[in-house]
Amino acid sequence: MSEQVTDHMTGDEDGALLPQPETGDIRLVKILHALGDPTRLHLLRVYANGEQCDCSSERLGLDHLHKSTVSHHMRIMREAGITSTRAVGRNRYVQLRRADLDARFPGFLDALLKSAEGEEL
Amino acid sequence: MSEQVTDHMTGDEDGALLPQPETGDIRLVKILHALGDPTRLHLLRVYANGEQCDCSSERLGLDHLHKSTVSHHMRIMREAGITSTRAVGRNRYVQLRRADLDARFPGFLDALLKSAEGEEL
DNA sequence: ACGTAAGTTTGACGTGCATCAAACAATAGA
DNA sequence: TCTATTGTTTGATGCACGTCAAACTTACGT
Repeated sequence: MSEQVTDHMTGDEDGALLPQPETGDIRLVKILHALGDPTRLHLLRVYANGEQCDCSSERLGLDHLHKSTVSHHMRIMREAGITSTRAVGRNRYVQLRRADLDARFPGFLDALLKSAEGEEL
Repeated sequence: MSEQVTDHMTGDEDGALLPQPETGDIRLVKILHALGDPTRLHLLRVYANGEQCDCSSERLGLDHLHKSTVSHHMRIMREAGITSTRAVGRNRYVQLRRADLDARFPGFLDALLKSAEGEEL
């Protein structure tokens, strides 16, 4: 059988990968700088629970922020090497770069997430 | 024999402790913000190798910075809860708050220092 | 007591950042 | 094709930050 185009978005078909640093080019100080902001530390915890579509502010618990501001934070996290974003249609599928971060800084992400668990925004 | 006052500084007599947050009040986002700067991430590694007297720029590998700038970075790290500073005479004895940080965020400091090992400033 | 040395504090300056608003691009749906 | 939706980009604004310079504080040494 040949490939058949599906009607509905499954969320796992490939989409254009937005620009992000190579694993080897991820710099620790840039990660720390990116996460040294309450909003982005919050986003880290959101994406730690799995891939997320829907960048809308309400869904991310950021209803007090303008959508352009959210987009700005997304870009900083992506350019720091923390998240990876696939553009599929009008949606963005964002996920943590767990494997890459573990390869570059073993144990760091786990320790960080565990430390962030009990913290309020 | 009664106590005898020593002529030379031994480095371990008590001095006034500069203001710092309680262990329970240390906030992760503040730590990340403090270390999201090349100079302060460098200082973290310096103090990870043991207590340091002499805040002079040359001794800390910061000869390109003014002494007031170094003092500024010291204060930020101290107020973030990363370092502890005892004032003895004209000197400042700075050390990492290892025990406090481990108690507040178990495993975080170790993972961080290990990640910072291979990084150039 | 006087001068020197170590750090801190304050003020100033330029830059970067978080935020919003508006314009823009691209896609889905009718 | 037209319209609505999703997200990005650009411009503007106010604030925080890194840096230096100068003044100030405190303590050592003679």
